[in-house]
Amino acid sequence: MTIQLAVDIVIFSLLDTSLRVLLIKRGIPPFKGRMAIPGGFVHHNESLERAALRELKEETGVHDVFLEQLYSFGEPRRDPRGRVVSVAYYALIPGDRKLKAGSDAAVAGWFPVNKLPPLAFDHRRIVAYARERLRNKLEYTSVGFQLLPRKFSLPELQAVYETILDKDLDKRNFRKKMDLLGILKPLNEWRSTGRKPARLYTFVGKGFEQFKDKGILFPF
Amino acid sequence: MTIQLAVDIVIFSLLDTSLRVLLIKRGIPPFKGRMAIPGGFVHHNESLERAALRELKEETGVHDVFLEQLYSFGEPRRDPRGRVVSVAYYALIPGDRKLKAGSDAAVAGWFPVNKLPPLAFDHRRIVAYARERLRNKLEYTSVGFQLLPRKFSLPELQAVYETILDKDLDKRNFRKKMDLLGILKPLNEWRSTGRKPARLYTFVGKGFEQFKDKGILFPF
DNA sequence: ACAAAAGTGTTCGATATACACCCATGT
DNA sequence: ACATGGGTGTATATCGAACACTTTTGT
Repeated sequence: MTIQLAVDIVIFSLLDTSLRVLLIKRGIPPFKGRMAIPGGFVHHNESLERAALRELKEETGVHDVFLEQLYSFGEPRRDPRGRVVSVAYYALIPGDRKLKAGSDAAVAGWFPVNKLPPLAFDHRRIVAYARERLRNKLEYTSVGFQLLPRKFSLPELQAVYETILDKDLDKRNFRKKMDLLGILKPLNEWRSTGRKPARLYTFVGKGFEQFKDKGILFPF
Repeated sequence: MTIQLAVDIVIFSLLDTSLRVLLIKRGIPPFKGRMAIPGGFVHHNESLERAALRELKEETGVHDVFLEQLYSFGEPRRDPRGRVVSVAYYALIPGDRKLKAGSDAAVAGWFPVNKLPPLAFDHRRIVAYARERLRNKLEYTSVGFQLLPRKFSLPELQAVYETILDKDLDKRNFRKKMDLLGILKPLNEWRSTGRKPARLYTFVGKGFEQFKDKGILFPF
């Protein structure tokens, strides 16, 4: 008869230049056998963010990644078990991070966000909301760098933007913009994966908030 | 021992060209006698938004105003009574709306957001968060119009922007921008409050979402 | 007549956009 | 040698920022 509180996490990563979401397969009713985003109930002495971090770690083994509260979903009938309000978070994991394999037996894998299977509860809506937030934030913050390893090439960075914004960007304009922003430090390292080696950079923005003032960062 | 779920609402209005927040005086512990933003527990069969609307109506008598979910605050010790997670909303009320007087005995009044008294719980933080969100949204959405009556003059509209952004704007650039956006319909009415009468306009934007695509709307 | 607020255009600088060729490497 | 993807500059259009005077009304 009481309201229960859960957290659910949309975990994004970039694999094979496609934006993906980590899904698990539910082993118990309701929606047994359906795919779902990871989540669970909030413990009594745990903040919402800690609960989200706990779930994130349980499913992926990582703990030091971008995590942000998304929205709280509280329609009375969203969970057939009873009244469950879910505080949704989303996380960004660099594509090169090796996750602990089978960290949780329930992990089903990484699904392209454009081709999701049927999901349990209102999880489709939650993922859609997260995707929208990610797209928006990409344009005026530095979230894009959260999906890349510490060292990355400009073509890789551009691919992140193109994938999330779902449109092609002009190479020269992209580089000019990055140059103008002054948030990339060129390294004396080159990645020779493919043909001509690409120079590597690191992100040197001093954080997130700094960018807000500047207005839109990436209005391609 | 269970987690309780509440909604709290930051209700903004614009009075005497100052941005204000509706506060109530708490009649019972904890924080008895302290000021607080309106709020209350979510009923069992009520969505989060409905709970917020209910609180809004109880305190102000209005129900047809802008209301948006803000963030969920869930630190374990934010409420001394026990574990209470609060889903915060914010609402915008046109400055000319007459609220039902003494609608709730607890209503204390409209306080300038820059000069708030000590608040109960973590309400100061919630208000700060709402203020920040309002400032940001003002720049790329049409929230500004939610604080004005249906008919308004351009100087009034500009005052909304100046108040919330807390900086002076150039009259000519402001009008040029509004003109360019094409979201104002001039009326054949003038408001003669003061010296030279000001022409009245209405907002004719077809909604909110429409603007997102256009990117930033008001980067003064 | 004077004070107060409404209304009106132009110039300049910054930034977004469009666009094509050469270079370094692996095969 | 050639195919593949990395790397580079310029010209134009759009938009934001700065800036001063005239008009209308109430007193």
